[in-house]
Amino acid sequence: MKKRVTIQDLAKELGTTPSTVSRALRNHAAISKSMKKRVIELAKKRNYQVNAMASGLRVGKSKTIGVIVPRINRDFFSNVIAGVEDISFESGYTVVICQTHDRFEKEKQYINTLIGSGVGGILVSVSLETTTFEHFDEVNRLGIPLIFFDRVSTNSSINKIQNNDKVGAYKAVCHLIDNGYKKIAHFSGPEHLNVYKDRKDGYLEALEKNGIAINDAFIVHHDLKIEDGRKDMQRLMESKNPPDAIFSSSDYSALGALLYLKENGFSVPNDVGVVGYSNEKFTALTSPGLTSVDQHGSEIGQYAAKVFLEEINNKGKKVPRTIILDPNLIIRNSSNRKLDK
Amino acid sequence: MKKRVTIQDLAKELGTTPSTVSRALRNHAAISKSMKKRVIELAKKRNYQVNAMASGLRVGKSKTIGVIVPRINRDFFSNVIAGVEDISFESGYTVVICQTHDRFEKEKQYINTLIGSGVGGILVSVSLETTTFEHFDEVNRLGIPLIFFDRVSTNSSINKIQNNDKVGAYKAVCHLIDNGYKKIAHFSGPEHLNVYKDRKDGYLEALEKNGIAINDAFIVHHDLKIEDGRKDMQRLMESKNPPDAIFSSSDYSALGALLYLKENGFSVPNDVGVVGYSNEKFTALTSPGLTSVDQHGSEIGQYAAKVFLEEINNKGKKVPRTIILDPNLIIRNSSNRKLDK
DNA sequence: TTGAAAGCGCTAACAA
DNA sequence: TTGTTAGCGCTTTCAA
Repeated sequence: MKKRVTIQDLAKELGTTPSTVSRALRNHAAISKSMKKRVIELAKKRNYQVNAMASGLRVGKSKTIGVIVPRINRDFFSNVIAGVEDISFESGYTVVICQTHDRFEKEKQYINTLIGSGVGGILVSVSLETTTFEHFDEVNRLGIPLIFFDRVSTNSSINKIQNNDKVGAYKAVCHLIDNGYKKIAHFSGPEHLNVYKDRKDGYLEALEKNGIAINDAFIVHHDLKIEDGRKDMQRLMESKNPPDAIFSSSDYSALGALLYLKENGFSVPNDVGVVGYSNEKFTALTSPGLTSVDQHGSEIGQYAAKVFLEEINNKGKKVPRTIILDPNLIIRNSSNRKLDK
Repeated sequence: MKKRVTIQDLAKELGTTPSTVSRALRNHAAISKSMKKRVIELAKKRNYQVNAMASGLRVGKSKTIGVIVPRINRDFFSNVIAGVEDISFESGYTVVICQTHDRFEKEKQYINTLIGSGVGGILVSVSLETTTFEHFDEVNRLGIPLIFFDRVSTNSSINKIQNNDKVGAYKAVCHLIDNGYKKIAHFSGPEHLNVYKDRKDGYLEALEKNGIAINDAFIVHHDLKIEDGRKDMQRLMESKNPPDAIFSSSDYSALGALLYLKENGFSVPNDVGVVGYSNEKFTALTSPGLTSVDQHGSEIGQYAAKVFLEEINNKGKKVPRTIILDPNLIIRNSSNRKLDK
C-alpha cells in the first residue's frame, strides 16, 4: 500500500520545484515547452493524479458540479443528467449525482454536503416536499452558482431552465378535445411546485378556450404514483358523473389510470382517453401506447450546465438567466379515438 | 459573498482552540460534555459545515463512496444505488454516482477522478467494453477498498457481490421447457462479461439436463439493445428452422423480440415464448407481460456497501468476500403457454 | 522562465 | 480535559 504520487515527487525526480510542476501540468503560459513536455511525460509515466482535495482546498472550490434530482430512475432526470455530463465533461468538471427520493430532509442534507465538499456549482430540481427555499440561502451567500431546472423556486432572481409546462398541458388537453373528449379530468401534484401548477393552468386554459365548463370534481390532487392513478380513476369512474378522458401531470398516475380502465373492461381510447406527462420510456410499451408530453431532458441538462459555466466565467456579475423550452406532445393510441360521426 | 465559517471562527467565538472544536464536533471522548454542547450549539447557530476538502486532505481520504455503473436508468442499477445509499448514509458516507454509458474510457477516467478526489472506496459494475482490469491496479495499490458487483472481474482475490446468473438462466429455460417449448434460442452479450457467460451456461445446462440438443444457430451474440433483439428475432423467424421460444440475457433485446413478433402476427406466448432478464419495470407493462429474472438490486447494493464498511473497519486485513444471491424468476404471460394436450 | 515561501482548513501527536 | 504545533498537497504571490 504505497502512498500516492505527488507533485513533490515529480519535482524531485525532475530536479525542479513543485510550483513549476504545478504550472506545467496546468499548461501555464510562463513555462517553457521543454519543461512542460518533461513534466507531462513523467506525470503520465508515474500515473500521477492530481489530488483534488489539496487543489480544492487551496483554490477554495473543487471542479465538480452537484446535480440534485428527486430520482435518477425517471427517464426525464436521467436524460437531464446525461445532458449535464456531456457539457461539463468538456470543461473538466466531474458531476456528482444526488437523489433526494423526493424528501425535503435529503435535499437539505445534500445541499450541505455539496457545500462542504466545495462544489463549483449546484444544479437542482427540488423535491415534492420542498415548499421553502431557505436551505439555498447559504449557497447564494457563498457565491456558489445555483441553477434550478424543471421544478424551480418561484424566486425570480435565479437561474432556471424549464419547460413551458402550461403550453405542454394546453397542447395535451386541446388534443383530447380535438378527439372528441368533453369530460376531461386532471390528475395534478402538489400545487406549490411550479410544474404542477402550470400544467393545471394549461389544462384550465384549454378547457376555457374551447368553451368547456370546469368541473372541480374532475380535478384531483395526489402524489402521482401508479397506485394514486389507479385509485382515483376508480373513484371517478364509479362516481355519478364519470369523465371520458384523463390528463395526468405524470406518466405514472396516467399508467395507473390506464391499468384500472383495462382491468375493468373500459376501452381506451374509445370509452376513455388517457394522456400522461414526461414521455417515460414505458409510455411507448403500454397497450395502447400512452400519449405523453416530452420534456427535452437532455437539452435541459445541457442548458443547465452551460449556464453554470457562464456563471463561473462571469464571476461577480450576476445576471440570472431563464431558459424556457416548449415541450412536444407525443401522440399515441391512448387518446387517438376514432370519432363516430 | 462572505467566506464560509471555519473551525477557527467557532474557536475564536468560544474562546477555545480549533483542535477542541474539531474534537467536540466529532464527539471525541476526551472532550467535556459542556464543551461539546457549547460547540455543537454554536456550530448549528452559525450554520457551520465541515470543509470536506481540508478534512480529507488531512486524513488522506474523504467520506465518500464512488459507485460506478454502466447506466443509471436501468432499474437494476438504480435499485443497487438506492441500496448503497441506504447503508452508507447511516455511516455518514456520501455516495458519488458515476455512469460509464458502457464505455471503457469513461470507466478509466472515473477511476482516476475518484482516486484523485480521495474516495474512501469504490463499488463498480464494469462496462460492456471492459476486458482488462489494469485500471484497477492503482486502486488496489493505494489500498482503496474495491468491491465489484454484478459484472465482476474474473480475478478471484477480490470482493464481489453477484447474482448466481447460471441459476437464474437455468430456472428461466426450465420454465420454458415446462411450458412445452422445445426450440429455445438465446440472446447473449459479450462473453468476456461473467454475467453473460454464466447465463449462457445456465441455458446450455438446462437444455442438456432436459435432453434437448443444442443448436448453435439458436445462440446469438449481440449488444442486447431493443433493436438488436428486433433484428435477430426477425432473422431467426425467417430462417429455415425458426425457434419456438427465446431466452434473452436482457429485457431490452427480449422486448425487441416481443415487438417484432407482435408486429408480424406471431402470437406470444402461443407461437413463441419470450423470457428476458433483469425484471425491468417495463416488463410488467408489455402485452403480454414479459417473464423475467429479478436480480435483487437493492440487496446487492446493500451488501456492497456493507462489505465496503467491513473493509474500512478491518483496515489492513484483506479477506476478500464473495456474496452470491439466487435470483428469482418472475413468470408473466409471455411464456405462459396453454399447452394443448 | 523558474524558485521560495506561505497558507487554504483541518486533524492528531505531543505537551500541559 | 484542553492547547500547541506541524503538515496533508496544492496554488499563487513575490522575488530572482
